[in-house]
Amino acid sequence: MLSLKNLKKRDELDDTTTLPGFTFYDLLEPSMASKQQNLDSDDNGGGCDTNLGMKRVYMEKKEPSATTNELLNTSGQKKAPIVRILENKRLTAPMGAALKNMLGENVRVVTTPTKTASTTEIKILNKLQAKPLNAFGNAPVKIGSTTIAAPTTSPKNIGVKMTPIKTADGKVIYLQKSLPVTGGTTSKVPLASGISDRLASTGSNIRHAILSKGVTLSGTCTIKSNSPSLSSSTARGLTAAETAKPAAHPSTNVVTPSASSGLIKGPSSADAVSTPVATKIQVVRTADGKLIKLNQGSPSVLLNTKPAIPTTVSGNNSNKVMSKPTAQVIIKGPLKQLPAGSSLRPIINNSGSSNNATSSSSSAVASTAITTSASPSIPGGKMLVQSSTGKQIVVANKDIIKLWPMPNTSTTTTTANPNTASSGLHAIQLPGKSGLQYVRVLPNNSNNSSASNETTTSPQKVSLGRPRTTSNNTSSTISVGNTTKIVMKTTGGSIVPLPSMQTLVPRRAPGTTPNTAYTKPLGNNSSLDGAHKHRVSDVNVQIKHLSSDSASDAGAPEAKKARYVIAMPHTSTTSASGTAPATAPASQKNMQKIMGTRATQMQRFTVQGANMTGSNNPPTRKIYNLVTKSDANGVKYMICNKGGEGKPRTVFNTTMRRGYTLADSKLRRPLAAQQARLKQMKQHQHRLMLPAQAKQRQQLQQIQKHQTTITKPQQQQTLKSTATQETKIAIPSKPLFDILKPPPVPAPAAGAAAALDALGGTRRKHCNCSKSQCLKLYCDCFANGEFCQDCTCKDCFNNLDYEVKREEAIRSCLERNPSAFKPKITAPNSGDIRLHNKGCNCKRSGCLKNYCECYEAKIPCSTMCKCVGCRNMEDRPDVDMDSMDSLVDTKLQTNKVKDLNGTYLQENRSNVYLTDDVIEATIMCMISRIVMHEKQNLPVEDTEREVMEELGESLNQIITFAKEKNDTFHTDDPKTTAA
DNA sequence: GAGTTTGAAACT
DNA sequence: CAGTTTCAAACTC
Repeated sequence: MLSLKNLKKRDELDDTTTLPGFTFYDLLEPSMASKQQNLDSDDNGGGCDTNLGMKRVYMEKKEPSATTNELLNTSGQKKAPIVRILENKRLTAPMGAALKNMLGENVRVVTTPTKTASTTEIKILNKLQAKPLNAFGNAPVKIGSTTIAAPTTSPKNIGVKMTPIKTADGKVIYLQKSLPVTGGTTSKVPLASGISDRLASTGSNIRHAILSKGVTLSGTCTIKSNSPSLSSSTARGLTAAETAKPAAHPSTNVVTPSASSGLIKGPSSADAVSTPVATKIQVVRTADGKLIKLNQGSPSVLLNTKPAIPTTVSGNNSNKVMSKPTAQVIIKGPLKQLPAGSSLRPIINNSGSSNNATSSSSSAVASTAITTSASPSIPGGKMLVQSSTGKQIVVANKDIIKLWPMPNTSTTTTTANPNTASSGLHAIQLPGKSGLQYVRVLPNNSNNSSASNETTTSPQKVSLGRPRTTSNNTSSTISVGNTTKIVMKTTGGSIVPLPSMQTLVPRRAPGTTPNTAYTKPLGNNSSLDGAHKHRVSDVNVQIKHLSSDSASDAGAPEAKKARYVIAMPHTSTTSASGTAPATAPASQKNMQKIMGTRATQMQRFTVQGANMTGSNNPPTRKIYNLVTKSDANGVKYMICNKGGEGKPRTVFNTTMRRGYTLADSKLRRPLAAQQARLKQMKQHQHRLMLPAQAKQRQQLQQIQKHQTTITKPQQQQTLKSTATQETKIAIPSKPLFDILKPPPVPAPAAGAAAALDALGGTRRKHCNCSKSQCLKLYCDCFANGEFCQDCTCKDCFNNLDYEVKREEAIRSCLERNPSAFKPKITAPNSGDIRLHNKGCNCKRSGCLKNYCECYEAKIPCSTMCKCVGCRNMEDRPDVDMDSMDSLVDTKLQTNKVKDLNGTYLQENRSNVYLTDDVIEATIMCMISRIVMHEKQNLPVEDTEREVMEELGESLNQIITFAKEKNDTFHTDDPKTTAA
């Protein structure tokens, strides 16, 4: 089901969208596939031969509220060597003329000049106020040159009522209800099952007429009526899908190839009881008594399906929505020669893809349309298609099956976008090959670019909220049983349920293999082995991709991934290694939400830069996508997405102890933390230096030994160090970002509690709960809304296996404290200093150890705290002012001082100067330097130097400004300055 | 790694 | 709401 949605989504994409390598059954969930097979077999039992030279005309009454019907002719995918093309098929000229005559002047019937005209299948979904054939009385119905006689008995099958149809060439054929052909019975067919009988018995409920041309009327069809007596689909052996197709309107009529045709309509299964039921026409007996098996699988043209109206098929748990075909010929308009009540509208809507006629009143147009659809170099009757692997092959038109519309499993799938519905996703079946190949018909001008564009993906979105209609073959929201859990497909192909507290529904990152995208629905009891342990961070990583603009990146899919993320405000530090892809679950999750909720501003820098590695590789074009997002607190994040190789790399803060979620990373760090950060940045630079480069560094330092803070040599060494580790990434911004990102925290004393993420040095806590079952807030994982993963906990229930218990625990926690899962540390307003919402309650630690949540969060204690002997107010031991001595006057450091009553006299005002905007501006200036240098192909050393110079200039300006303001501040009110 | 300390969470 | 207990992380050795 999910795959169906996904494929639909694929088709909504433009023609550059990478095609999935699905087979059709990959698109079906097992039950559905099985159902399909059953239907196929059912049809086959009636002689579903795909190679009978037949034409079929389906007429369907089209009602205003009816949903789109679609023909999914897939019966041949397993056995028929013939590849059929549906949407490109047109009526042959005689039949087209007949149809036109029948349908009216405004009806355009186009015919494709197919060589195998005998296999053309025409489906008319008319808009008649359908009346049963017998409603015509004994008078024959004449459609064009084809006459449909009143129900009668066939000349050679006494007792079996047949509907003779006189064709244009004078032949008379008889329609006979689906017979158990294999049984060879010629006995009278029960009324309820014989079409003629049914026509005679169902009164005015017959909605469809089966037209034919000559003896070629064929096709396994279902004819619906509203006859209550026929509503029991089970009596007919209809599948659940059939029974589920309700007629939202009593006059809904469908004539469709049954089974694999997939023409199923109806919004819900609730109407199944009163739903018009379908009777299959499986054989056609010709005038000479020849019994012709209906050709269910033969190509067909679907006429007059309603555009952009999803056809909902009631499925197991959700409706399957099929949207309109992109290339179907839609005939609307009154059938002139049909009884009153016909409501076909004189519209032809060929919302065609590139290979479809837009509109035509003649068959020649269709022919032209097909011709023009092919590349100029492609022979007529051929199409240039692109496989999922990017290969472009020429396929005969007849070998292409348009797969649009495709059933969609979503219950809320909206109608297809007509503009996007023209994407040429097709299935082809090549002789000698089993299964369908899904390709895209390339437009004329895309045969060269499609391959390169294959990895180009449409802008990804981050959706918020509970399961919604997403059609994506990567990560999607699916239903889990009867509940609506948010489950995402991860890059690793596993299903990851999002913690209940999360509301993010991201989509999968581009470049992932669509073949792995099949995500079967989860039952209530789905254990999801291996899934619950999957990292949410796998999903989180994708979020960064989503935020990056991949439209113009021509590199590998990985190039779309955000390589650098700068999260400006950090409460702690992370990521020691600059080379390994980092994942910081908590922070990334934060970023997910941020990006999903906040508007994005993106700047793109395209740089034809020099080879920064110094290798012989030619300069590569680099694209920097700087995505700036703001969180709820106004703190902005930037993502530098470089076009090029490299793995996603993020810079995030670590997960704080006990519930330091979301807001921790989003909120402004106080001055002390900023100072600490700068100091750590400095320290980090030292750590990045390889020992082998120490000597060179010393030499450089001798040259610039008077530089006391961040110096070029250090940065240069940093850059070189990084370049050594990641030689293929020739971009100077990376070390820059290394510098700018929060440096790693010192190694934890207890390694088990805070391990380094193997993916990128991102610290991720692993709980060690033993008694709480990880379902209480004692557990950091639980408190952070995460599943336990790689933890050393015992009897852990914080996973999908115990989702029920887990959610109960969540509810319990929320009952006790509705804010239990809210960030403990927030800032009242954007730019304000962060504060612990509850405050600590320390008594013995002096709030100078990590026992203290305030201290751990690197924020000073506030009036909210009830701590005793608090020392977490100034002179923070973790703050080394070396790097900040000249940055901020010490008087501007944390000025939190309690008076005798414990009231704080003054808040920290440092953030007035070193705001996130200032930091961001500084970074942007540095980046701009990089960009400019790359444009000029300047040496990386120069770039590094200038970047650091830019940083220095910025810092000087900040310092100068801060000093000036500080002086003014003290002058104005010295009393407010605490010691 | 074991034991201790600590403070938040949970409980009464 | 306060006191107590439970719990797991932080910390020490």
